[in-house]
Amino acid sequence: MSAPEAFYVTTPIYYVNDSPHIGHAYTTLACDALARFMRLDGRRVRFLTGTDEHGQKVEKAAREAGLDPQRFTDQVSQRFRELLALMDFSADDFIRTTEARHKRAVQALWRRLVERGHIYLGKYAGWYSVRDESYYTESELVDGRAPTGAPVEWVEEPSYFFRLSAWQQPLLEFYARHPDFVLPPSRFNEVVSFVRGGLTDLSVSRTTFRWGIPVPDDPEHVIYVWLDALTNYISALGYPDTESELFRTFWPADLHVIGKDILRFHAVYWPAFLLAAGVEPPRRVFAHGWWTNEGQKISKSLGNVIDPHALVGTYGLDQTRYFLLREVPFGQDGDFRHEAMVRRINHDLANDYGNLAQRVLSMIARNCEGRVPQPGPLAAADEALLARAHALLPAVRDAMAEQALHRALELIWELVGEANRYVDAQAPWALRKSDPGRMRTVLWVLAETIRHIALLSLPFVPGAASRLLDQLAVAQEDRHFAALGPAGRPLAPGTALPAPRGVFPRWQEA
RNA sequence: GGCGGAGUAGCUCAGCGGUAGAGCAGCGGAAUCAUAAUCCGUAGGUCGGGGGUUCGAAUCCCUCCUCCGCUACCA
Repeated sequence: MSAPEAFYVTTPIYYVNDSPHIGHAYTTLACDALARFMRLDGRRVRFLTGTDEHGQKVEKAAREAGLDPQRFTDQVSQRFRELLALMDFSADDFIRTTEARHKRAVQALWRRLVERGHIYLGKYAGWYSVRDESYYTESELVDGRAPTGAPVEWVEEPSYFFRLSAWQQPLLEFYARHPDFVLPPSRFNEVVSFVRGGLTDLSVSRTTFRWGIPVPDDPEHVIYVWLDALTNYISALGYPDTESELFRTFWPADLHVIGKDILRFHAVYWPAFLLAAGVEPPRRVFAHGWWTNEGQKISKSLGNVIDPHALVGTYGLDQTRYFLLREVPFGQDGDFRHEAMVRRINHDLANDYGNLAQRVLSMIARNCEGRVPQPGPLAAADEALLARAHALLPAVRDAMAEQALHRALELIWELVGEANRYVDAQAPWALRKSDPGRMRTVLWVLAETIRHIALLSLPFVPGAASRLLDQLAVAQEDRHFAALGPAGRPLAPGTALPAPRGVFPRWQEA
């Protein structure tokens, strides 16, 4: 028996100077659905998320809160942990950049880059904004302020630089060898064209604040944001111990899921750091889009930030998960609209999926003594529906392999539609008197189809799908994809079933 | 300014050389097992404008317009 194929998926680490919002929830949700899918598909999965806790803004916010930075980050990091419970995220590890394991990894990576001659000491000068934690060039300023409107001051400081300029060609060659390194393809084009335009060396240390990881052998400097933050993906695997079982199993990462705003750091800087350190770059970076709220850009000043707690509280967890993953092709921007949410809840979930299960399970409860019916010989229509059900896993697997989460759901719902059409065509309620044997066959075929739908929807709507599997009396140990298909674990006739209960209630406008 | 993407039915989009498609909305009908859910039928849109290639273009080429992303630059 061969070892299960590994799958390592990560969210970005979230900056603690912000409360969890729909963007964080969305990124983590996508990773969660992928991680759940891969686990059910028999792969050995590691799903990492965490928090980014260093930097001047955090230092300042802590001071304002009257706390030392560590206490402060302990508190705010907790809010991101709570998001995991709120949305039933199945992360295997949660990393914080203030942890010892991370500091050790970052300093080791730094030393390695120094040893290999990729880091040198220089001087950094420019217009600096504390608020943005960013330097601007003279030409970027607008009326003496940052493009963001933040005040700036002229700052000169000694700084260590990473020789990014030396990595233009190696990166371009790397991209050429890995045309799927960045998805969606349009983002890949942006990255390649950015690198083609030339790269300048990257400032990787600061002396203007203390809250960070000290530069080894030069404690006046603190390691600057990206070299610190990006390293989390390997520090969580125990870097620099690259010979450990953990590291060897899961690195290189299969997938970094990110928002499109941090694409450059993940698709240019990160592989450059790793190539320079002699570590293999990740296999893929997927940049997803942004949500607007009822057509409006989301911002704190507009006061239209979407709180995940509110979403889950209002619409329900499975409903929220389904909407976010189904409404918008993964990778594109999307618009969050109450009306659209209600349509998805009532049509896709309640009417199509929930009602399919309910009508079938009710008929079984009433006409088959509440037990999985015994099928007779299968007719062509039965074989056709079952064939569709059996073909679903490979199709969904292909969609998931390219992070087409919306497409995966679409495929599942195509089977839901087939099953509803089959119910109408076979009209088991009419067979009840005319041909009870045939009715039992039809209901068994439907129950078996619903089992496939429930198992395959488990990564997306885990709560409802589990409840549906309960109603089909599917044992816990049979809740994985190897149980699908004719060679899997079809429903055994005679198995007693619990009383059916709706899994997706309709939305009632208050 | 450069690079890339997009402009197709009311809305969201697929199609990417061979007589215009899906979902949603709308309209008409059937059914009644079910969460008043389901199923069937119904889309007459110059495929952004113009020009070209081709037996034939939404689909290739040129050009113009509009929108979006990335990037650069300017006194």
